[in-house]
Amino acid sequence: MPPEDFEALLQSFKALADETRLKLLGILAMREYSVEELAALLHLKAPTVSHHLARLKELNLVGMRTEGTLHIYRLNVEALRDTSKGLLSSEKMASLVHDVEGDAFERKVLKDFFEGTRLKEIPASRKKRSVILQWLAQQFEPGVRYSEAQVNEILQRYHPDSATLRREMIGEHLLQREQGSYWRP
Amino acid sequence: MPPEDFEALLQSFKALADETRLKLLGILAMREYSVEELAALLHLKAPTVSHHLARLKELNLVGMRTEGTLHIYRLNVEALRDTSKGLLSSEKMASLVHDVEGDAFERKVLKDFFEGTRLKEIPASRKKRSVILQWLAQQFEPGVRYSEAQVNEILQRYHPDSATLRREMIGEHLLQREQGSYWRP
DNA sequence: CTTCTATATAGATAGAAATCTAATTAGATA
DNA sequence: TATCTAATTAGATTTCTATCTATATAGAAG
Repeated sequence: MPPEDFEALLQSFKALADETRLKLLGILAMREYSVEELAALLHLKAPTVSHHLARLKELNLVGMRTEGTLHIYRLNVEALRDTSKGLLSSEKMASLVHDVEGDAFERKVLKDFFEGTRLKEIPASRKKRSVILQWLAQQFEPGVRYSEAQVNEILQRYHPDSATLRREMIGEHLLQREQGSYWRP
Repeated sequence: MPPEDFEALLQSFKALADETRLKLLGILAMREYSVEELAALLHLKAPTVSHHLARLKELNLVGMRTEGTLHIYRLNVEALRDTSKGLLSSEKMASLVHDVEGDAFERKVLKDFFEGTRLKEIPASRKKRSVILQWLAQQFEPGVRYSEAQVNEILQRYHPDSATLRREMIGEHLLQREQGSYWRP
């Protein structure tokens, strides 16, 4: 759930989203190799391979042992299995929504009362209703003046009872009214 | 196994290896949204969001319906689940080794005797068996000491007859034993 | 100690990809 | 029909990253 998770997930995908690194994993699935051997197999220079191996090692997807001056890399099978399992579990999915604005309560209310783009109902609780009204307020451009008909039309995209919604929004000063025209302050 | 698979796998990872696209999936996990709404939530311009949605749609990770001129996107939960399951299955791993040169005999033996991650059988020919045993040896971290139970557990991931495999590995000095604990030299 | 070899690190470059603005398409409205 | 809005497409810009060359480190060999 925490933002670290999001970052870790993103880094995992980035590590795997590269042709060379995927090939490295495939090659190392056969057996262990030194950096030079890998470079030869991939037709790349040693520093390039070294760089990729370092990235895979950060995530613990490969391990390394030294033999004299040789650095011999191998696949870390368990880590790879764990990674692949955990990549897109549904718990992770929930965690993806983190630094999108809004707090947890707000998100929950929106989730509960919206069915697609339509409001299932207007919440009875003042606190929840307030969340919905604030969300609706965002559908109006600040500074623009709307006729009552326009306000109704916008609100009706979300719920048939635009009159109630409009009245409540005025009550919470989310919309203001003067001479029959409305605007968002 | 074919190269198309490799390419598809790479494309899947690339699609998911982007902060904005991951956030989109997270947001859409809550409920469906129009392009404009998503752009507002992410503080991005509509064309940018449109571009990312198109990429996710290519992989069928999101779906879209139109409502007037609005294009309303939603998460394709099943596709996401399938994708996450299939991303790093061991059958895929085996397929990663495709256009890499290297010891042809060794590759052929591994290809012939592995079915996904499981050994179809233990080769009768000494030479082929040796290739398999060496591959299995790579599954052990050098220097780490394993109990017999741990050794069996690891070997049984690949073949039920862990006892034979363990004995043969000792015989080829791929594993060593002392006082009931095993290690890879 | 010097030299050679295998890796790693630093810095430069080039190619890919994300984002933006501007122009285009398609549906809704007057 | 003309106009407005939402979305996409095209093209330009900028940011990131894979790769290279050159340099530094660390162990092996003379």
